[in-house]
Amino acid sequence: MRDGSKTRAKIVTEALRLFAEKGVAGTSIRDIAGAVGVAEAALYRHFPSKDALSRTLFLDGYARLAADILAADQAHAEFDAKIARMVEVFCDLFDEDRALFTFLLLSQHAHLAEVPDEASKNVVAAVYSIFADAMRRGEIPQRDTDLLTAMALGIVAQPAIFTLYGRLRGSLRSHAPQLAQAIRALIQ
Amino acid sequence: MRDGSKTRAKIVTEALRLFAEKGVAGTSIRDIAGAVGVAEAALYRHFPSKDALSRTLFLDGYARLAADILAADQAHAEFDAKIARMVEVFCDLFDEDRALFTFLLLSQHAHLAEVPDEASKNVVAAVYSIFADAMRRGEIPQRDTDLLTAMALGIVAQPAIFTLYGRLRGSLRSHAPQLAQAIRALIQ
DNA sequence: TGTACATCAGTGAACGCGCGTTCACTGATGTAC
DNA sequence: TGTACATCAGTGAACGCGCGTTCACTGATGTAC
Repeated sequence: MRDGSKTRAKIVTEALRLFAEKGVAGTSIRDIAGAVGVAEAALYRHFPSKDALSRTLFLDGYARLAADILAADQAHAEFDAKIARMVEVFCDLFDEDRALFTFLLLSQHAHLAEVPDEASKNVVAAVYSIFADAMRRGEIPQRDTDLLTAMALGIVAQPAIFTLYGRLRGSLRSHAPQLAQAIRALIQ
Repeated sequence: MRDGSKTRAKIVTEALRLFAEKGVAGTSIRDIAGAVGVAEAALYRHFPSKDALSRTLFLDGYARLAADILAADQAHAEFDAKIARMVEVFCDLFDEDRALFTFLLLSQHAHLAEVPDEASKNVVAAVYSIFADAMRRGEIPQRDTDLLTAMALGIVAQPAIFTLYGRLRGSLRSHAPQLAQAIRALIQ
């Protein structure tokens, strides 16, 4: 049998690029197959359907970001350092793979309901756990953790969106210190 | 001739509801016509195409929010009061018409490029102008206005998204004081 | 090492379905006289 | 007030197109002996 792992990897890359560029609905199986350089039917050797392809890409990408954020939580003892690292991790993933991020941002509403609750696979749960832990240890005052999570996520995600639309210049990473500071200011 | 304004209004209401619920691509002209109670062809007496319908709904809704935010800016002299009012206006529109907001949030990426630059029709430009004016008058310190705009918008928009997904309970308005405080903390 | 076989990634053509849109037509209602 | 006409919102059926998916088939490569 032939080794299909390179084709699969190329399907993932090209599908992410096209989904980010034209949306999932605006991208056809023919588009993806054409970009990969295979017949349309070849895609069905690697993914059972277009919907499964887009779901897999979303859940894998979302889980990767969640896992990185969780690792940032565990790599530092100080709350301030955790926040700084969490923001950096988000910014770096964004700067490294804008196609993935664009896709995650614009197709989140189609897939968010299918995301598992575990913090290692769910960005919201991962950020929540950082704040909840810090409160449990008395490092930060008691607050509505869900509201705090929402505002912190918004502080990072909205500048990411602005960067995608060219409204903010340069890498997202270059704004990381100000984003981290803004999140810290939420709990003053 | 018959008066079609009621039919047009019902098309707007039902299209917004369905677009919010199932996305634009997931909603067919047949779906909308069925919900309105007219033949599919009747929709083409009011909107030239499905794309024009969704674009009109988006640009009108987006302009309405922008105009409300601009009015909040002009209704108060104090910067703190402007921020409080801007947040309240956003929260109230959200609480009043969740279908409109869901639609704006999930289809923004399809239409943001077509939004005019004027602050009275563009939410981003409206928020930007509030910060830029306050800086010009020396009411707040000089900052990167685009970054500030992005973070402020994120602080309000992300809790709105959490509320839509049931992750935050109650009206968005009930969180308005904390959202306004978080935005003020950005410029400390 | 050579040979027979099983596996399965990839092919090329075709499928039926649902979509947005168009068409000639109807008939209710406002206007002119 | 009555009548002829113009307007146009709404109809019902049909259109062709592009879509996701399926099918029988090919042939390269790994494995067993």
